[in-house]
Amino acid sequence: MVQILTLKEIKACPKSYVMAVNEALTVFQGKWKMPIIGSLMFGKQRFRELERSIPKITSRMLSKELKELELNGVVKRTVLDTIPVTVTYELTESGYTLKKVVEAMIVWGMQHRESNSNKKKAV
Amino acid sequence: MVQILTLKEIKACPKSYVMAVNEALTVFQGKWKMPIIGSLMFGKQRFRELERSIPKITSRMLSKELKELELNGVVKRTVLDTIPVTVTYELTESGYTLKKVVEAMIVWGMQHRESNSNKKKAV
DNA sequence: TATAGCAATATACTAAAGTATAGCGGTATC
DNA sequence: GATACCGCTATACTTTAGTATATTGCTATA
Repeated sequence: MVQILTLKEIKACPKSYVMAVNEALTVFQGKWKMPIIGSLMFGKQRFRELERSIPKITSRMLSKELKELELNGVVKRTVLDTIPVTVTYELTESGYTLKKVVEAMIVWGMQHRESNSNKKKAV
Repeated sequence: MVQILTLKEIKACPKSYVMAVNEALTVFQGKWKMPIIGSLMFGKQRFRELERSIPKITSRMLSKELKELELNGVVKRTVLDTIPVTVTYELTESGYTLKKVVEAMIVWGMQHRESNSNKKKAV
């Protein structure tokens, strides 16, 4: 099946960009990832502290999401050799730099809300 | 139930920021939103064009997601009075400014991949 | 000895998201 | 008259995500 490239296909963006965006989306995906990342932006926390700081999250979800975030390289888990064991979670460097993305979201979100309310007034 | 505020709770970020981030997340949420937005970044397109430019999407999903994007104010749908009718989809101004967020994602994603591969080398 | 905190895990379930497939009403083409 | 394109919608189904609830092994405190 021979296919002639259309202008649109030629304009297609590089694969590396697509992969990069997907990587970022993966990190935010799901109901609880952003609240967890947001909470960790304020600093290292223990499991129970996180659980208390994120309203309505269950320990199952917290544990599951933290594992995924660790796998994705944005959260670091540390087991301290105390009695009983203490476990802390903190953002990796990569995790902290997500702040730039979040900031872009905040800027966009606020502009967006504003332009939407203006439109409603105009109608 | 009286509760004493912890340092962490005092540090909590403003509600408007949280809402703004959620607004942005809503727009990207789901498997197909980003591919659709990305495709529309190259310009106005018709339903069938979009369908062809996004591999594996079904018309049901495309239609569903376009409706949501329209509701969220990032896509504008125009019905042209031709025979048969032509329907075009394009990004609103708000939709175009999502580019900034996507760019931040690209920057983060590429850095992240790099730092991860470096870690692997170091180990 | 009973109770509570810590850091989870196990099991069972519901809800939401996504897929597969068929079809509609219109027009244009073979 | 059959087929194909356009812009969808309908129905049924599977997969994934999230919830609810109970339990574990350990220690410290009442």
